[in-house]
Amino acid sequence: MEQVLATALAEAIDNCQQMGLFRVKTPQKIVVQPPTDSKLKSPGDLSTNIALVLASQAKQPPRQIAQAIVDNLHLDDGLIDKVELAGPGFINFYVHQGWWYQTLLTIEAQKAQYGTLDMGRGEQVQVEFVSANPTGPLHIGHGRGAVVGDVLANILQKAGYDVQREYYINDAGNQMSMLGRSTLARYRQLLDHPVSFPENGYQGEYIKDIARQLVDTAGNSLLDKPEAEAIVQCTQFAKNQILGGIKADLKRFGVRFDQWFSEQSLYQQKLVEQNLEFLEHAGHIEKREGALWLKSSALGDDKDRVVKRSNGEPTYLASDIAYHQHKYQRGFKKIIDIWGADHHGYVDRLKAAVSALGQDPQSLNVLLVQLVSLVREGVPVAMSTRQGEFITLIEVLDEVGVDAARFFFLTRRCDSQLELDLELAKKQSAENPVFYVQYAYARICSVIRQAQQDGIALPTARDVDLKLLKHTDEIELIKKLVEFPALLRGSVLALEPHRLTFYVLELASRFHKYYHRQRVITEQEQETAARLVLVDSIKIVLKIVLDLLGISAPEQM
RNA sequence: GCGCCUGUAGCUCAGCUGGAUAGAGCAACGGACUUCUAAUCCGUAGGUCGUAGGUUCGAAUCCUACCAGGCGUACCA
Repeated sequence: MEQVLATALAEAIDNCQQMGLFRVKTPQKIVVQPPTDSKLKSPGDLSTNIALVLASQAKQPPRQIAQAIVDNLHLDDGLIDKVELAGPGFINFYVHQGWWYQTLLTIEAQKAQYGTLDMGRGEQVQVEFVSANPTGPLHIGHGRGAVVGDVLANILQKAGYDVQREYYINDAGNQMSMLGRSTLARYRQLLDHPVSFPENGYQGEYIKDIARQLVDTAGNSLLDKPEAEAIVQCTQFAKNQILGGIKADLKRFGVRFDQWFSEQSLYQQKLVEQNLEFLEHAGHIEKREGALWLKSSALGDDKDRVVKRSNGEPTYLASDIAYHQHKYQRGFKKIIDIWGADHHGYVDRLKAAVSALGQDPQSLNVLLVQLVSLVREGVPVAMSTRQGEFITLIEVLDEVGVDAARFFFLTRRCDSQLELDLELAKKQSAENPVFYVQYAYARICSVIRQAQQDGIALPTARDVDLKLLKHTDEIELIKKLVEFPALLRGSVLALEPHRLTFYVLELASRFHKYYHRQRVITEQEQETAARLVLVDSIKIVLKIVLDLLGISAPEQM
């Protein structure tokens, strides 16, 4: 419909030019869209601002141009009921009601496939997210990243991309050895052979739990081993325990990965070394002060960055270079990394590295998810894994449930900080917006059940007279359903999964409104049939969105 | 110091690829269950869109400066 109108408008503008009404360059594109302010008392169904856009070029008042365009506009019969000018020069089109009804047929035919797009054309996309170091359990901030990544992957898939979900395990480097040393210290304490706890070690209680398990499986056998060997064994043991816990937590949270990619494997395959050599040959690396530096300042970064320290150890950036090259070599055309916002200083250097590797930095999308700050009973809770003071994801899931937690994390944009008061979240659990949406779904199921009890089978759209859906509430609901594919498209383009939660809230709200004003099952058979078709379409779309969000759709509440 | 994010109703936030009278939820107040689920709905009230300039026919949206909060700014990850 938008396309039809845009074409007709373009012809009308040509006509005006030929008649000498105004002179402009033929516009590249003509935007026809639903009016942005839906609260208008008498909204046009579609609207264009083209006259306003052309006004300055034509040096004429926008309303005059709009009038000229409308006068020369030729549309097929039956599409548009009325065309009118509004405000400073908008042209509003009142779409013939019958057109909206088509959507109900479409939804019924496509069912769960409604809204599926072909934007990606099967292009391979990778979403890498969570990627928390296996040095401690997932906390609430990781939970937010997990949901954002998971839902983003879902919508990319629905938009026609071939999506892979990946978790990068930082199982190399200093942090891991610190984990091993912390575990060994706790282990020795348990066996009455205490040593001083490593400086900057991991002090969380969970390390003690791991040490206890290590005692259970290995007894006191580590006491006699050389320290280096004992540390390696502790590191392995602790890493496996923690990673197992992370995997279990994510599974419970409904977050699934296709691949768990180990940083260590990059070293084992000598990929880190090879990529550094490649960059050196390409002239992107230089030796200074005993260290190797990536000349990233030439590629958009603030300064050059060390990739290999003067003691010969590669930095985190070195393995990340190898990792990202590996991603490209696996065939991904678009790479999305989801990081905590505290890593934002890292974006420019990674993009610089990607350019140095000969890849297009535009293909790397880094999404920064602002951290979740926690408040418990009004007192801010610091979230430092080192200090061991943090609220784990699992604790929050125990308190508010998976559905509510997932929904909550998507109730604001990624780049907006999220303050979560745990006491408040608990209190709100009974009135959490997620229940509002689920309730709408359950209500529809209930209506359909009731109809079946009354001996009314769910009708098919083409067998009913859809024109009976003539109330404003009904048309508004259909328009909301029509909007879904465009909404999905916008979410994908902007990489903004939160738009789905806002959409589904609006859809649920319109349904609840309708439910109160009109009965679905009435005395009139034809009307009931038409309304059941409408309500079933809403049910289908609610389910599609809830599935994308990873939230359950209960048939009864 | 420099960089990134944020600042919209009492509170929590949408709206930000420029468009019409800036929206929603919560809280407040007043209403609605002989009716398909009241976890719902209807109504009232609530605003210098952080401040000041600029661009534009038009700015919450774009640009500049400033203010406030958060986060970065390692041969840590």
